[in-house]
Amino acid sequence: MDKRVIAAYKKLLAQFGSQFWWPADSDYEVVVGAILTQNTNWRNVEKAISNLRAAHKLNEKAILEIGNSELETLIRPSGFYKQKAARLKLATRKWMELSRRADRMPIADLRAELLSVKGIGKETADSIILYAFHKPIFVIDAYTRRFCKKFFDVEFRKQDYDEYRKLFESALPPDVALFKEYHALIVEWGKNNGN
DNA sequence: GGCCAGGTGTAAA
DNA sequence: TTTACACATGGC
Repeated sequence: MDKRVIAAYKKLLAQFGSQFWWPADSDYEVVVGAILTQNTNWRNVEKAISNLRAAHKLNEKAILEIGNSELETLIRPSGFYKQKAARLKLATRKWMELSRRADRMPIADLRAELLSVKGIGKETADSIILYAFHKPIFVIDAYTRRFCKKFFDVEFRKQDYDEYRKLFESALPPDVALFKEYHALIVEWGKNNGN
């Protein structure tokens, strides 16, 4: 399996080229996107982020200070806007707290801290760890599960998230740039292919 | 017009 | 432990 995981990466890279993903101007913007994109098309997330930017609210301080109803209005296009407004504030507080000491924390501890926040599940936690904290953990999303089925004929239950994660992490060196690129390529494959 | 998107939390069996 | 359901908008 290890060789197949590596071979698949090379194939995607040859087909699509480097992706330079996640699309965000700052690490904190990754956190915002990670919350807003939950079960939501990225197109809609872009509208919400665009609204936040135009209102000069795309930073930690502004998000914590803004009123709930105003925040809900700004992120409305991303759906589940009431939930997401409340959870975005919770995630922001944890993000600020962890930012001070993340470099000295084991990844497992960082992950546990993120998972303790209501609204941050495994995929969201791992997206933040990889794309905002820049630490090597492999992100599993809907595209990745489809990709495993198609390329490796492997299919776990959705709740067995960590089985998918191990599949990739046991086959690859724990390299941040590699993990970012591989996941980005899988998403690109998914968007072009759909199956 | 219906289906579904880069999930998560909660309640009930 | 597993399953079912709520949460909501906008593009195709």
